[in-house]
Amino acid sequence: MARPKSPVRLDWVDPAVCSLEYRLKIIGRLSFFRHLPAEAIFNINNLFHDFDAATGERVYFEGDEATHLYLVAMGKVKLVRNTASGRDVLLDILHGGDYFGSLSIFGGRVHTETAITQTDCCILKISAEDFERILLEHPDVTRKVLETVSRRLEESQEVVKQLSAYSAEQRIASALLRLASKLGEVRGQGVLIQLPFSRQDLAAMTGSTVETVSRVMSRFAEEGWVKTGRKWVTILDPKKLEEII
Amino acid sequence: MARPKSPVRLDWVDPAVCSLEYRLKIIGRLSFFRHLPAEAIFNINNLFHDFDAATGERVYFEGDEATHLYLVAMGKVKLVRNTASGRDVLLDILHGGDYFGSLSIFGGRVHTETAITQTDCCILKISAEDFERILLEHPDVTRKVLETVSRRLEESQEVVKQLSAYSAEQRIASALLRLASKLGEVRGQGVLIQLPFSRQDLAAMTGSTVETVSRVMSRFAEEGWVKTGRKWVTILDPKKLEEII
DNA sequence: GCAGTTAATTGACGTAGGTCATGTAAATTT
DNA sequence: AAATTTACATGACCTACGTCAATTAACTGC
Repeated sequence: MARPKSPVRLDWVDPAVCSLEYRLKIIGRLSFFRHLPAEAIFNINNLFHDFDAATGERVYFEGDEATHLYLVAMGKVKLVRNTASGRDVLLDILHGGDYFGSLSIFGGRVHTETAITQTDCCILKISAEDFERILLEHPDVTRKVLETVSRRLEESQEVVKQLSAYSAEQRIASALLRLASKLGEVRGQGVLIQLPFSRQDLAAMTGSTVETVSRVMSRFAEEGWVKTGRKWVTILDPKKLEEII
Repeated sequence: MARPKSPVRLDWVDPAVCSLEYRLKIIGRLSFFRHLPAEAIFNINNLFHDFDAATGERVYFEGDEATHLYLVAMGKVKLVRNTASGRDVLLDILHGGDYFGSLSIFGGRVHTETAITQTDCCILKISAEDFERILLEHPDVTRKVLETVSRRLEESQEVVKQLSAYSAEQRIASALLRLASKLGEVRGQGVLIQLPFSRQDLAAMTGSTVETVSRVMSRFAEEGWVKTGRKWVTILDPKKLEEII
């Protein structure tokens, strides 16, 4: 069976995008700060530093001291936990506007996951102290952060439930739908997921293996529910995937 | 093999324990409020209502509108997610001083889990509006809540990792250690877990089945690492359990 | 376009752990 | 103390999925 040619067209990451205006836009769109006046956002912006990171770079490692909070300005970042057996677990995939690394600031003192860029990225960072200062100055920001963390807890608990009680097929279908709604792009008849993301990534998200994912995806493709290739998936029939869950 | 007689002695829950002094003590010890002056705690206390719940009662169901935040004053409460297949997933076990039901207040509008009493309980509750008011009045409380939720997220992600990458035996060992450090009582040579909690509960915590848990526990007992009975476990050799993880 | 690399597929096989069924001991009720 | 209920244990299967290995197709750089 001929595999279709890749429809992947990754957005170009130009370092210039981390210009002042772009930064203000990204920061101002963050749910944390959205409600603040332009002036406050301008001041907050000054506390952030930006840097570029090539695909596959690690922003920090599990166990590193948690000194900063990070913000994805452009590109995708994945959060991974390593296991002794070498089998990594993919906890989350983040994109423009998402923050990471903070969890540890609120509580623990070290990062409990490794952050790896999934594409070339432009990332903003702010020191824990500066972020603390923002929280003190703007109590409603704390509240927004709380809402975000709560949502992530909900999501994590949903994953726990799925890992506990669902078959590999169901978990994979569910992960595809989750990714599609979060990071998918509408393309003609379907929704394209082009993070890029491999069978390996999907396996690490669903607690299974490359081979199992591959087999399940082949079945889904045979049924006409998805169309897949190297590091991309298009979901054609989300209803059918929903059904098997 | 003769199973040992139960060493379980559950604390008696007398409705009278929810007296003013006891309530103040519980509320004042909560990490959320610990730092507040006595007067503030007194005022906060007035916003709480208490009620008793017998073993096995459901405080709320998954899907119910989230109108209150709850506080365990006395007893144990478990948080459960139901699955279509009837296989329940145990997310957490709470005891005196823990809160629950709040997650939904900060974000969602419905409870995403069912809360079931594991013993006879005395529970405090506060309406979402009143709790909001406390958060507005005491910004540092929001901060404390954030820390607590962050910690729970960490824990949940750890469970995700374990479900993804560990064997049933490792997950069970890990769950035992977690429970022992959180809810265990030192008894002579070992740490007793007497929530009460059954093989069924342990299976629901570790994404396995009663039979598997039973087999694994038998092995642990054979090795002399634990001593078990009906709804209780004593951990004799935590180091060995740690080792197999 | 061609060569080399890497992702994905597919098959063959093994096994951890689920399912079902039966027995036993502990707790509860009378 | 006897009867009933319920939790736990254990054996006999069976299957979903992991592991290992070989092949194929897509992408990358020249």
